[in-house]
Amino acid sequence: MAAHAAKRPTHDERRAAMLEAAAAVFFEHGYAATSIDAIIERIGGSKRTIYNEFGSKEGLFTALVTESADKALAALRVDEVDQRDLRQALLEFAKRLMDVYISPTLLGVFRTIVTEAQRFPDLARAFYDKGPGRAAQRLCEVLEAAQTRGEVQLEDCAIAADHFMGMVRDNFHLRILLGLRPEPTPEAVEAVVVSAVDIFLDGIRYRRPPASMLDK
Amino acid sequence: MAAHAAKRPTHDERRAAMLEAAAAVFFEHGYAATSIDAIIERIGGSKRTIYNEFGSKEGLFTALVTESADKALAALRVDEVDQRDLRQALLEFAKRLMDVYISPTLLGVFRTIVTEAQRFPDLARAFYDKGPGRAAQRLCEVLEAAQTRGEVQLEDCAIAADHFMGMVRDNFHLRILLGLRPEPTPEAVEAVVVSAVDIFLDGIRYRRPPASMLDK
DNA sequence: GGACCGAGGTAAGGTAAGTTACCGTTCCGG
DNA sequence: CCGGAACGGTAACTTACCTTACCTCGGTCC
Repeated sequence: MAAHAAKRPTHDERRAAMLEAAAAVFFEHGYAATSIDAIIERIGGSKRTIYNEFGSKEGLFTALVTESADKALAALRVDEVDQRDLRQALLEFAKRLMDVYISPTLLGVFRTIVTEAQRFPDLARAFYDKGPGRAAQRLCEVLEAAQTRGEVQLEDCAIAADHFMGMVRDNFHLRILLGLRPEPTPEAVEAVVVSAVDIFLDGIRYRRPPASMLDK
Repeated sequence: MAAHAAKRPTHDERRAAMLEAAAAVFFEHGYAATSIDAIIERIGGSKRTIYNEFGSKEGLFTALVTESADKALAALRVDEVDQRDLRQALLEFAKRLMDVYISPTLLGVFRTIVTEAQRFPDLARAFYDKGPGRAAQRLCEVLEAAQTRGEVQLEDCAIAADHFMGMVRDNFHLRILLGLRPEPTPEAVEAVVVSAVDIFLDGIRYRRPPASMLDK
């Protein structure tokens, strides 16, 4: 069996397996309540392997969060949104945002980061900058472009972008985060997204045909 | 009561001190990373006191979260919002919502509950029902009333209420939650609230003035 | 005034978990 | 074919911590 590719898993495979197992346990129980043993139980082998690769529990955790966040947030790259139709752009944007937010991976990252933001402030900062922060910034640019085209009127694009992201996230996301809602169907997600975009664009106030408007 | 004013703290005082110290530690480090010793260090005395009062670490934690949430969420009772002016009602509603969301107590409760929702599902459910859930329901009624008065047009009041709450919460709340923003000034909070209400009512789409009167 | 009683403090039991010392095994270069 | 270096498994070390047995002390009631 000294043959070449018997079944000795390569280094990267082993590392990926470790991270996968770590994700399952860290993201379910949180940092402090997770033991290295619990991770090892899932992939077999020895703690030595983990310590050789990541150095410590903290090292494993930071590597896990960093890589998971990067992977989950990659879908938020919205550099190529179609700028011509603002509503379509917002729908597309909101859809991606929602898909990312409710993905199990990002829910796990989110849950742990919220709690461990004090212990790992760098992780929290990196997560925000690469995720919600970057998305809000990009959305802000989209809104400003629409503003110069005269399609929208708003005072502060950054605040508006934050509002839009919050509206998409919603209590909907909160319920999922708290485990109070089993699994959102794509239809439910779609409904929330459409509704959010429409309210963001036109508001809820009733307007009769252009005869009068209330104050402001 | 013989030695009335000695300095033997009464039972309730002792209990309150325990909960206060528990809040400081639990809400900063999370459930698993908090030790009973760390709580005792803050108030002196012995662990025996805590175990006599709360029975276990879990008992202390559930009591803490329940009472903290009840206290912090009391401000969300919006039974007496002024229904006559929808914009004023929404502003008032959003202001209270924001004040509660950014209060240190609720931030602590929120942080821990998000992580421990799996371990203490009852706490998560109770927190949502008494807080965001109740608020959304009440807001939904307000919107429906406005709907019957013909002031607004919307398809699903419940979804709209969730949107509004999400828009108020915003990335703003997320930044605070992650410790990325030091302390929001009342002016900043006010600005976010006003902006959210205005967008919720009227949207951001530009509408050419109805030729009659728009200057204000 | 003396005896019961409960609250609170001391300290230890027992377990769980992060980390590492030690050793076998496998693979590569000479 | 052989020496060594790196990888990985066993098991122990050490620490932290929840929980509880035991004891002390102050107060209350007869």
